[in-house]
Amino acid sequence: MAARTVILKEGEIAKRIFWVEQGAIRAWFNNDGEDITFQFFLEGSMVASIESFRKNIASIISLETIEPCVLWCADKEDVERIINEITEVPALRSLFIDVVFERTFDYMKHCLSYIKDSPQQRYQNLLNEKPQIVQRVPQHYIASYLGITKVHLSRIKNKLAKG
Amino acid sequence: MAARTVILKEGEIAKRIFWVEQGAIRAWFNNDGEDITFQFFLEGSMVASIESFRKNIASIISLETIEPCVLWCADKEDVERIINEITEVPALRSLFIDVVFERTFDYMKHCLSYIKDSPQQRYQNLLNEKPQIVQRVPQHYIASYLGITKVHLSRIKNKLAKG
DNA sequence: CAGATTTGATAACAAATGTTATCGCCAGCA
DNA sequence: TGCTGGCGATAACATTTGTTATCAAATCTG
Repeated sequence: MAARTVILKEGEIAKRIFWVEQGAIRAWFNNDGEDITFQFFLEGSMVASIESFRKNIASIISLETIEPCVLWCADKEDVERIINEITEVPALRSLFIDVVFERTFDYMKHCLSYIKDSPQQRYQNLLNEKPQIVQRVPQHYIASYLGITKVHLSRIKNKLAKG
Repeated sequence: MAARTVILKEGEIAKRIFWVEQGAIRAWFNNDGEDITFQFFLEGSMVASIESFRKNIASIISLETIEPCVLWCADKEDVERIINEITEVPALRSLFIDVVFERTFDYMKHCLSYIKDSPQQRYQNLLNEKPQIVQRVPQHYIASYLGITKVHLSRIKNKLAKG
């Protein structure tokens, strides 16, 4: 699958959920004409507009490949069936709940970082925690992911290189 | 329970989960000596350091009453038992998953708001969506919740009052 | 009641961040 | 090969936001 391929458009209802075997994907949305990147997914990630998929509502984000990708995909029935099978077994059910909670904690920490960290700190966090993303993703996507402009990100990099 | 009562201290392991019958609570943490408010809970909310409660790890937040409060509380065994009972029934299990997902979506939207909205817009969102909080919570808590200083929040209010 | 604490407004100045524009580099492609 | 579009750096200037300090009103407390 080529780079810059859209696999889910904002406004559509997500019918499929993906697994990234190879490549990189970004989730983004249109904010008054401005392209805002919200999340990145590299190899080994599960990708979906979960809210749209789960609740059958229009997706607020688009999904688009950044690099050429190899993806696995599953449709709604597959996923529901798997969830039902897993949660039938008490031990796996507990594990499943843990996984879902973990995703919640991730978002929570992400929020926290916006409240307490400066853009420069957020960039450094990203460098430390997900260096792959910084290396492989074009800088203007990273800037909007951090909530700043590409100009400002460029300044931050310059400052870090000097200091 | 009097105002300014701490019901969970940062660093402790959460043993209990609360239900707000009456009053207001804030979740906050210490960031290099700076008191940062992360969340508010009014009547009808469930309150806990969920991560600490679920994983038996030190809580990264403190919980403190803002107003005099009436709280119900449940301990770990109660909650585990209830979860197990609920998830035993497939229909309720699905409902339970929905509830957990819903919390995740909330955090997701909260993150989004930090990326795309200006502090002024976030304040206006809060005014529209949770006017109770703006009315009842001291302004400097709201400022740190919005990720800005109390001085800046005061300026925003002034600007909105004029414009 | 009197004093202390909390809360909120405001001013003056400093620092961070956004806006707009320009330039150069480089990969893809006709 | 030369052209084109995407990407990144940088400068000049505008705007937003933070810092520090001061004052006033409200609230709590003994």
